[in-house]
Amino acid sequence: MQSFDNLLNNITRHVSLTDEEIEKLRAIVRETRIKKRQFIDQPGYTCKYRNYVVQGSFRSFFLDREGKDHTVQIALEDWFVSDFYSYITQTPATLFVEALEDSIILQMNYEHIESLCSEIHALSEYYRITTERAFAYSRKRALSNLSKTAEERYLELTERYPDITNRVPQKIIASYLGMSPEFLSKIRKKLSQKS
Amino acid sequence: MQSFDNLLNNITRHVSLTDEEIEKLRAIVRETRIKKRQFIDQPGYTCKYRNYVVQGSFRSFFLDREGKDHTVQIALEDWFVSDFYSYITQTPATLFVEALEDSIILQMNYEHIESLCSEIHALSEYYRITTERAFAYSRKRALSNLSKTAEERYLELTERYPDITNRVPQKIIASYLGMSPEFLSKIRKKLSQKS
DNA sequence: AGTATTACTTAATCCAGTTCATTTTTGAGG
DNA sequence: CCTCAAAAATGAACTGGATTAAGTAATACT
Repeated sequence: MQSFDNLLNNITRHVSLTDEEIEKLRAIVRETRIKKRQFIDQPGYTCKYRNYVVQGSFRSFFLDREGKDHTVQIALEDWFVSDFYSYITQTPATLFVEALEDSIILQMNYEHIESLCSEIHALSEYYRITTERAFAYSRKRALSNLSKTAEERYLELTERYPDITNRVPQKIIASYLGMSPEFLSKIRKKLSQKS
Repeated sequence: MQSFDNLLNNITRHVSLTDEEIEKLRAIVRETRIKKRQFIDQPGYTCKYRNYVVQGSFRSFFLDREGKDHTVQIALEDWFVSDFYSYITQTPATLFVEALEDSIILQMNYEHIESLCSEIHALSEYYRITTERAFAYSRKRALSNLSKTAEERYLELTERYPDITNRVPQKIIASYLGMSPEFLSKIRKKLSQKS
């Protein structure tokens, strides 16, 4: 399983594992192929896996009381994606996680990870450190969005991840940025006239 | 230092520490008294400590480009408070952290914590687990706010933390809930007429 | 106690972004 | 290559909440 090396690279950017620890980790990782539009999590079912994206792309989203669709996360290669609340609390999910393209992921079961974390100090450190950072960045992004207009949020996204604009439908980007598709369309028009 | 027990209780709700580990932890904890309106973090200065609130209350906030004040967190007893991004990345803060009342906190230095985490497996697990949960809850709250009106957000806060309404000025609550103080005042009037 | 400052209220006006209705474009499947 | 559904664009009418500008009530400081 060559794709395991992608995950391992990610981990060893933060901590060192012995050969024995690597084999223990490899033993709990499962590679899965997911078709475009397929769900890997959905409301009502507890999210059992941490999912690492090897190839392809996903989004997580939920439907609010009025049935409106809110995209929470867009995940490309080398990202993790899941209904994190459901995974951490091991309670039924409220989010959908959907493949936007044909994709390959690595799945690691909750109990397996918890038990490896309590066994392998370095792995516990890996998750501690990466979660702390993810949390810190997520807060930072939320804050910087507070004082931004819809147009500024769109520009920031396209500058940071130019790829996304081509790979992900516009209405999903609008839903991710917290605006209506109509309004995003208006913004794009205005920007294209300017340049 | 009796207040150390409060922190220790918090920790042992999640993991077990040996007596030796407890003493190592105690050695890096410092109790500090903070006066109302005093800042414990401010923009430009790197946030060196994780701060545990023993008594009193704090808020973290930032000023946006137009000088408008956004409250990020309100922390009462048994919570941690800091500019988390600054702490985790050890770069200069962008947030203020301010005491809302005369308070007592326990401070733990970044390097001390990092070195204890790499030494003590249980402590690494404590921070891994609590950060994962804090992150999961924070996402959940952000999502549930997406589909709520200003009035619903206010009601949710006052029902969950009735204490806050008495201890924290209204304009800070408005800033925390992401609305203008004028609008919060309107909401409160409307609610008081209803009942 | 007196005064200055800050917090809260009220009401009028304004605006960024939504909603709804229609038209045009795109692209996936047969 | 065609068809048919979904995505994107366009425009008009609307709205939740902001802003501004005033007045009133609390608090803090001397």
